[in-house]
Amino acid sequence: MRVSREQMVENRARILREASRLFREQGFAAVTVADVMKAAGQTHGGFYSHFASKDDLIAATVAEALTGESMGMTDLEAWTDAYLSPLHRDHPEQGCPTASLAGLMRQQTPEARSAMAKGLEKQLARFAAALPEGSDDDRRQEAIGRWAAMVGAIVLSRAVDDPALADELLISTRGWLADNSTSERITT
Amino acid sequence: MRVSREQMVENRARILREASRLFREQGFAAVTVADVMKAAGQTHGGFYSHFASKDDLIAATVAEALTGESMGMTDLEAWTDAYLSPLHRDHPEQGCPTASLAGLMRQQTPEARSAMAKGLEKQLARFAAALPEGSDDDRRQEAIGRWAAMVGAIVLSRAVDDPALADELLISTRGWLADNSTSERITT
DNA sequence: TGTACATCAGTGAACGCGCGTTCACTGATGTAC
DNA sequence: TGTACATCAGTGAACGCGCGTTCACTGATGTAC
Repeated sequence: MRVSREQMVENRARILREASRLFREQGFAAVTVADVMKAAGQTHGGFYSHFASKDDLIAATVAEALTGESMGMTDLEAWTDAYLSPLHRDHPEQGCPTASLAGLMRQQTPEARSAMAKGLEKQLARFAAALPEGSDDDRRQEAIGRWAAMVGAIVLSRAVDDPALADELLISTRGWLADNSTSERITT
Repeated sequence: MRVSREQMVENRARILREASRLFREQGFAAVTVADVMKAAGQTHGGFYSHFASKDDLIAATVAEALTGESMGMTDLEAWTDAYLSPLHRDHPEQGCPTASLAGLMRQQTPEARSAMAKGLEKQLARFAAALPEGSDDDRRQEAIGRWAAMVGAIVLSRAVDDPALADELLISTRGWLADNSTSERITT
């Protein structure tokens, strides 16, 4: 039966929220439209009142997940450590969408890839702004290098089935980033 | 019809080779058993003479692709630059299996994930051995940090639909790694 | 404000397609003598 | 070395299942008067 306009807006938001959670947890291919709708408390047929296709949902999810992404970055070191924590690694469904979805973007639609580019650009701008020292170009380069290392470390840590290696990847990347931080290079 | 034992060994190798190429290009989900067999010049039914299932093929492919991985690492800087090149980014089917497959491993079987761990361990050992300076622990940490950044940069560069951003990710990561290389830190 | 009707979000069965896997069959290979 | 037979890698049709998507229907919402 028909629902109120505000209820519909809320339902759409819920579909997006559950899709974001499920996609981060299992990837795009393993999650079905019915899975998403069930998690959102609806039946699968109603999906097409909100989205044109599964690909459309994927693009919308990437856009929303990546522009909404905003862990506080006031304390850079604490933020880096939280990012490279076992807790974050073990809970992709609540974690950084870039880390869980970037590796799946190659086969996605231009719309979804474009949303990923926008989200990444935003994230890099925020990261660069949070860096303490250097020219704009220097900070931009450092933000890119550090972000690549952080995302790469989480991806690798999640890819392996060896707990010791998975932990070591996080700890060592953390240590290496700390050793190569601007302030570290200045104080030493 | 039956084929000779050596022909069968060759056929199996060809299946693995084509699977490795296709998986790196399109990911595990998008490649069908029939696709692999067709690329290997056979019909799909024969697949099960060589592998127990698609998952079995995936595990075997990861094991082979990652242990055979061996770009020359004699000149570390040249190797890093080649890795972080647009050519490598644009040809995942011929490129580093870690970069194309790591992001897909989370939903794979324990066998495949274990093969990924073995391959990664091997790669890190080789990387650490190729580093010029520092204690074993220091080199191990540096190998992990640098490898995470390299893999992360390729993954991100492939994930976006914006050529300028994709290029910048590679160039900046290269620049940042160069600025933070052991020799650089010593000479400055 | 109240009433009559059109709209349309959500339901759940059904459709069509593609995929992984199975199976009866073929005929060259490998082996026993 | 040659012959007879068992083996089994490869073929291609078929099966079963799950998925994305469609559709006739429902009934509450929104609107026109």
